[in-house]
Amino acid sequence: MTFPRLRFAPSPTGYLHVGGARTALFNWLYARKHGGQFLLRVEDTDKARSTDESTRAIFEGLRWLGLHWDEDVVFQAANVSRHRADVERMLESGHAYRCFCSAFELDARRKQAEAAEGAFKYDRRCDQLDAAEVARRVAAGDPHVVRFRVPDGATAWTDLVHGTISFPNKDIEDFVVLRSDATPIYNMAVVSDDVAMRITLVMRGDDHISNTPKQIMLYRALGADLPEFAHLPMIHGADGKKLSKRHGATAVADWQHEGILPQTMVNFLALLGWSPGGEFEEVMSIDELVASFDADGLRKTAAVFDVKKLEWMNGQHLVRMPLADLAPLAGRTIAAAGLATEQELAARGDWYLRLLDLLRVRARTVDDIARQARPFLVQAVTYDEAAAAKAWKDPADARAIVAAAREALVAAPTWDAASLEETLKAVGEARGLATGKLFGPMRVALTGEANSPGMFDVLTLLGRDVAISRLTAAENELARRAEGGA
RNA sequence: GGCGGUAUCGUCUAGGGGACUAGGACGCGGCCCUCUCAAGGCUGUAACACGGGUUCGAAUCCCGUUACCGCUACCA
Repeated sequence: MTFPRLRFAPSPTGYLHVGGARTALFNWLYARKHGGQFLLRVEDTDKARSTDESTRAIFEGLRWLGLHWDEDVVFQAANVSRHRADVERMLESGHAYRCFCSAFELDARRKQAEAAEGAFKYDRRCDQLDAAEVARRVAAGDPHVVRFRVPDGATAWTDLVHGTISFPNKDIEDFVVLRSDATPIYNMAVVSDDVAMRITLVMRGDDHISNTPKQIMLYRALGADLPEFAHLPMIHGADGKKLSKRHGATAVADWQHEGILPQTMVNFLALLGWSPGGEFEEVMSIDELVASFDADGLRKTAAVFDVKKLEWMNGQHLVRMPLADLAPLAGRTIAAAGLATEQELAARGDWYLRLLDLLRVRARTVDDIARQARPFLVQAVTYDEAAAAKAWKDPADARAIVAAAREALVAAPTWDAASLEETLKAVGEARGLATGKLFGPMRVALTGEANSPGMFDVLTLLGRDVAISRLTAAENELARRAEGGA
């Protein structure tokens, strides 16, 4: 039994995109499921577009998702001497030849051919050059590229997601493998590295399907064993187009900053293009994903990234995760919002955990939690005007209600839910008010918001002193409003 | 243009010749619960791209059309 070796091979030209993250995830899941290795290779041969910043962002994104790689990261640019050596071998074995046609003249021929009949394919004229002539021009330092000599026939493979795919070789021109500056072309570098890394399964986006026959020919020319291939569908935006900046947040870091949990991202991405089959529970932990993952469940069709569903799923994970794990996470966001320091929150111990437990059920992101925590952490509340307009429609009336509640609460024997309930029920009955009519004005007085956890939770969370003083403050505010309005 | 890939509710998907009156989830609507908002429970809405075959029978197999995507570079 040999264990599979897979790799994720991003080019460091931007942040880790959700599409790339999904590709990395499937490679990782497959490797974990089958006890194999998941490797990381940075394809940094395009020096003009590659940046260290982007390399770091990719590492960070993968780490955030928990997609840890085995073995050291491979930087493709460090391997160009091997890429060249492989090209040299193909030159010697006759699988490749030198081409002295200039890019400029090729371009002209291509334009001409396209105007006339449509398709242009390199006509192999340099393959006719005799050895002495080639040697002379090489010695003279004539700029040239190296082209692969595409054989006759067809190239086919059994794709893990698409089944058999076959390309007639006649439709593939003698493609360049080494540029005139002696740097390798993408397909050459990929194959050389995948062979060197002993990759057994190449799993990547289906935009690489057309590259695959070329790469297979290269493996054969190099005398290397073929890996298996699996081509994953793309991820699209809501308009059905390939995901891009226009669609808003497309970098995994963007979602991290919006309060999406890494386990949600993994769960959501896993279900974009893969399904365990049959009826199944969609909210899954990473361990459950690893356990049920298999290539049979890979879909062929492009999927649309549905933010609504992502957010719903995050709400699910928020509620299911251990409170102890959520506490530091939410703490960071709360601290970033300037509501309290992480130390202060930690010092509040169980009170803080109880607050989180009450808020997370009505939140979809960690940021929602921080927003809702505000009234419980700041000194004085600010009244949301929309909430006030509704619950304090008649300021004089609202003031009377708040005052009555305050008076009763001041006299409450103990400050616990049961006792508070009894106290407030009496207030309602005395004034002939349903609890809704009573709690509405109180809620705005206590939290400044139209919505909050249940009244008794709010009161006990706030504590007697804060609650009473907020009610008093609201009475003053309402008195002001009653005057101003009258 | 050539070559390749894909096509089930708005979205993610189940299903792979008869069990399909096409199932689940998100979203949206309704009801229940209820002090608000959520969560939860129940429920409604909504799909086999089109046309030909094959077959007793097609969402499922075959062919074509259409649409979308990718490749067709000395980009990756």
